[in-house]
Amino acid sequence: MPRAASTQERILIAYEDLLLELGERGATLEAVASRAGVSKGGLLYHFGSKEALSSGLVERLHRLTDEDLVLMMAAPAGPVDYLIRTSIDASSPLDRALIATSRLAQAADARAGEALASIRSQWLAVITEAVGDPATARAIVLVSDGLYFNSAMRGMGTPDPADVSAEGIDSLLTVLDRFSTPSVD
Amino acid sequence: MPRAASTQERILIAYEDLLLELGERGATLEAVASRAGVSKGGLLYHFGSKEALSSGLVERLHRLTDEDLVLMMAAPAGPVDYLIRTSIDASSPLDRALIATSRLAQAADARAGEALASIRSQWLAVITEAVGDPATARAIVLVSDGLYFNSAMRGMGTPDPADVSAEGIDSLLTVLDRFSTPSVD
DNA sequence: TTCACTGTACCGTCCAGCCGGTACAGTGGT
DNA sequence: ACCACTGTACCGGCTGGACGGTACAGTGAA
Repeated sequence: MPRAASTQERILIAYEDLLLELGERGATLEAVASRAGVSKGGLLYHFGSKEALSSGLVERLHRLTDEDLVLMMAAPAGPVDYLIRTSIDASSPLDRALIATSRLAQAADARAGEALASIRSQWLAVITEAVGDPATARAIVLVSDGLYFNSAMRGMGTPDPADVSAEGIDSLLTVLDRFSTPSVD
Repeated sequence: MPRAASTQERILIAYEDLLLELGERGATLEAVASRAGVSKGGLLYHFGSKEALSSGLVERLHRLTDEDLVLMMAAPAGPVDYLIRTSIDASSPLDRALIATSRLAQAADARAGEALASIRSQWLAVITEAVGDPATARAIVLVSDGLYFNSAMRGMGTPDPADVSAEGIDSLLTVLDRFSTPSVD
């Protein structure tokens, strides 16, 4: 049973760090342990194998997603605004866990891929309810996917692909508003 | 040994196959050589190192992209329709090379990341010219990114995340058409 | 024979997982 | 108070295997 923020938490955050910075290949047990300030033996005491470590990350992602869904459904500016803005951020614990898990999914980790698919379908359900039209909702979630994809690229050896400045977000939300309100023809 | 395609081509295609199926980790020199029907020594004769192999993939991607941009700008239904439809396909040589390269980018390969960013900016330029409004163009390219992201997930240990059936594409294009092409007949 | 190319044996490195050990905070019997 | 014992947390060296890369001995065609 995971208690409050402790060694387990530090290890998982270190794992995320290395997945984001170096990819799945660079997130070795020794590197994760070193980043978390423990020895490899200490890491393996808490997570008995690398698979257990990735399972821990996926569980953490599910937990953070459940918390986030509550916030999203209660967002003052609506779920669409909330989803798009948090898709751009990429610095919150959820976003970090999400991108880290997508790295695992790219490395053929079935559990990670299923987790991402599950989260995506939960988002799609909320957005569909918010905007009414399923096709529009899918387009919005696809934009969110695209933003995450670009966030995942940034911070590696890549010049930032999409302009996501403050006014960029607003203009994007304006466009999406046109998506969901077909009053203009 | 039949010589239908050149050995280099066969090796690059085998490399793509393994990147798509197993991720960067699974695309070892021996596995690529075996899939291409040559020995490891044979592979290293053509590509002197693993870095040379990934460089070859990136060059192939640039070549396929240049060819595709010509088709996209000359597409009868317009660049937006062409981009979205080809983003869903994921079975053309370009799409395969694109997703394979994104796997390398996830593994902190700087060259791969730069290539993807470059391709994205080329697409953005064409779409911007086609629809006029930069913000709208960015939203469309983000949808394309999202579709590629979902294509990249499919075919691994993942239930397909986005419904991309034939009528799904049409309804998505209808949503995008709501503002992107003011003069439709 | 030469050349373009193939196949295999091998080397150094890196990594996941294992294992024996350390430190220390209880705890319970005497 | 003392000691024997237990469970938790953590350490670091080791090993077996896989991988990238090298060396070299073929082989078939021109």
